[in-house]
Amino acid sequence: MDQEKPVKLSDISKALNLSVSTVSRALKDSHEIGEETKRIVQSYASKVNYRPNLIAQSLKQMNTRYIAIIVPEISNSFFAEIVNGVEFVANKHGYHVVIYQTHDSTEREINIIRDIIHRKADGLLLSPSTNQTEVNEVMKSLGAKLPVVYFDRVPSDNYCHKVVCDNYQAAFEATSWLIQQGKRRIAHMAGPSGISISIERLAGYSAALLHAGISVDPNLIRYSNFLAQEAWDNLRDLEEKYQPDAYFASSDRLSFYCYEAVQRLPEPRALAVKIVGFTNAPFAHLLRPKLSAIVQPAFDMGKISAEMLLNTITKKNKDIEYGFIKLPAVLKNTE
Amino acid sequence: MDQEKPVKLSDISKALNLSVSTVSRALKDSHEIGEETKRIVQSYASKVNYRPNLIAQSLKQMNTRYIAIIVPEISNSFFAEIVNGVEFVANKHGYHVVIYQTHDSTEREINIIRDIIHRKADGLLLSPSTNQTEVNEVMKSLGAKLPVVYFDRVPSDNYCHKVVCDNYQAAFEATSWLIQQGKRRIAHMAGPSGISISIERLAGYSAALLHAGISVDPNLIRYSNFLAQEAWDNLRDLEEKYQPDAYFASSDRLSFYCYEAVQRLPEPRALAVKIVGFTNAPFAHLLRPKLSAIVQPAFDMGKISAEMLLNTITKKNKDIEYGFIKLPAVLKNTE
DNA sequence: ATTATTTACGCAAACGATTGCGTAAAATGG
DNA sequence: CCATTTTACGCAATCGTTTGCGTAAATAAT
Repeated sequence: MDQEKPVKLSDISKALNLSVSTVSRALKDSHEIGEETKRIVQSYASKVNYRPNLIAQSLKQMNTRYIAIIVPEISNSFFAEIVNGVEFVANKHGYHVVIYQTHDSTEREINIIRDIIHRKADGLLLSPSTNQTEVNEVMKSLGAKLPVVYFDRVPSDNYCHKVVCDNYQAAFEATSWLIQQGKRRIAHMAGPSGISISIERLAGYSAALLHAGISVDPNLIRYSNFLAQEAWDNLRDLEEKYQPDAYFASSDRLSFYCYEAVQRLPEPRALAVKIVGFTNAPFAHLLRPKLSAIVQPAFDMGKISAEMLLNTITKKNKDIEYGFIKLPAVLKNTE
Repeated sequence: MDQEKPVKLSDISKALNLSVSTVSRALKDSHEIGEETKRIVQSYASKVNYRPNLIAQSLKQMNTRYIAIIVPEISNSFFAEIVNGVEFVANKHGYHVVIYQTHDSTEREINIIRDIIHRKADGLLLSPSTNQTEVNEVMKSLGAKLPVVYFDRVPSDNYCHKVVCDNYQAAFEATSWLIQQGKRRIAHMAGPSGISISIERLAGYSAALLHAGISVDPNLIRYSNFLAQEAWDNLRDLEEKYQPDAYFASSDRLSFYCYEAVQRLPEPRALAVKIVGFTNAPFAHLLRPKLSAIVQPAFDMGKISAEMLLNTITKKNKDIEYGFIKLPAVLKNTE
């Protein structure tokens, strides 16, 4: 019954005794088609529920009207919110968003990028999991001539589009707040040392300490990837040797690994230690003792990233003006 | 520099003085091409890094080699894990996964389905947000001849592929556990009354009560959608009128809304009331007081759903054998 | 040695749209 | 009333593959 193949231009052209080209132009309201004909074609097309074959369109026009976004993990609320922001503007412009996860694997990331180029996405939103020089090389070697906007983690050079939050400022405020709470030995659980967010957040942390007349103790700074075990090992070592009175965690996942590890400490310490960390998790405020949260404007970051990307996609020929947007984060759960 | 257009079949054919069709067949190792020619073509193709244009391939072959999955919200760990399972097997078979979010809007869902059909995905994984009869109608009216596998929330009829967890059993066990803990007035925070998961979980809850000789009090059963305010209103009403000694929450989000609302109650009650709920959130065990969790095998559900879908995609012509898989959930955080 | 078969390849028509160009008829100008 | 422009449409190539069919040469069968 509903075996009918989707109707195509040639079906309409036959039914109306017109050429395919006339039908095609009539449907896009071309000025070289008579008003009367247009009406007939358009009404017939909508009557038979005509939908252009997007594959054929893509082949002809050499674009796909979809953009890709690569994130480490969609279950991470920060990235999920970014994706939502991206979808919000992309859909408004008739673009699709295809989401990819790297699960923090550089190998996966490269395969995904290759695949995205292969499938001819119109643009790419990328928060590179690997260090930036590598990614740039990869992008080049893959012959990537597709527009890219970096977000969150971004390359250091200025010849690309970037959207970030003000990591320095956020880290400064968070650390200052801990100092105001009377903390002095503040440990910093940092992300991988090579990437932009780690560097900036570390800088903000250090500046806040210095600003308060506290010297920066390298022993209290621990880098780790986003693996639970690594974070736990770091924390145990800190606890054994230095007994910090507060922790500043540099990412969503580190915040939770850190929180979890602290909760496993003996009662008095577990309650005495204060933790502040970057996180967009919507349940963070349910935790007791509190996890103070630096919340990034993820949805807006997504919106802006998508807008930048769509801009460079549409005015592809014009000379490119690289953008660099920095948004403020806010500190919450400070009671 | 890297302005070179991607190489296509005709480039190879010219360079090698062969016809396009020979090149095409040589690359897919056709038996009607001489071994020598194949070697030449294949080595040349890999030398110039030839990649077939997937758009053109799709157009010709009438398939796209990607499948779509529609979920309410990717940040929900349950769905995120399912997506991961789906990706796991899809990628292994060379398929892409495109993720869509409905944000619980029926309108969005319908638009998305329409779009998926429009873009000619090879298959669809769907957990309908609306009640099943509606969705079936929509699928029909959209002329959907694409293979579909339902997961989590599934239609009641047997002429479709379904993957679920054993909701009845899980609800039975969870409720029984609360009873073992000495609870008698167990409220049930149920999802929307029309959908499969709500019905089955309610049934398991009721059966456990009856099995323990406790009568089912309709006043303790509250339906709500997945909105925080609705859940909170329900809980407040329950607290005012019936003061349950435990809550059984029927979904990830309801678990958290319920937990949050209980924590806002005056101290003694907040600590006395026990909560058990469906959730796959990885941080659930961090909460104090505890949130006991019914954890669904989401990753496996995703894997199995994708396998079923890919099966029906590849053996499209054969007579369809509808599958119905039911997996067990486990109860955690019961100390 | 003649016919039948296989092997190895090329031609051209698809897939479903878009678009430059050509051209009758109609409208306008002088 | 003839020349010119405009209007409104059709033809056919194109995007990059795939594939049915045709066919020359090579091989096998009789």
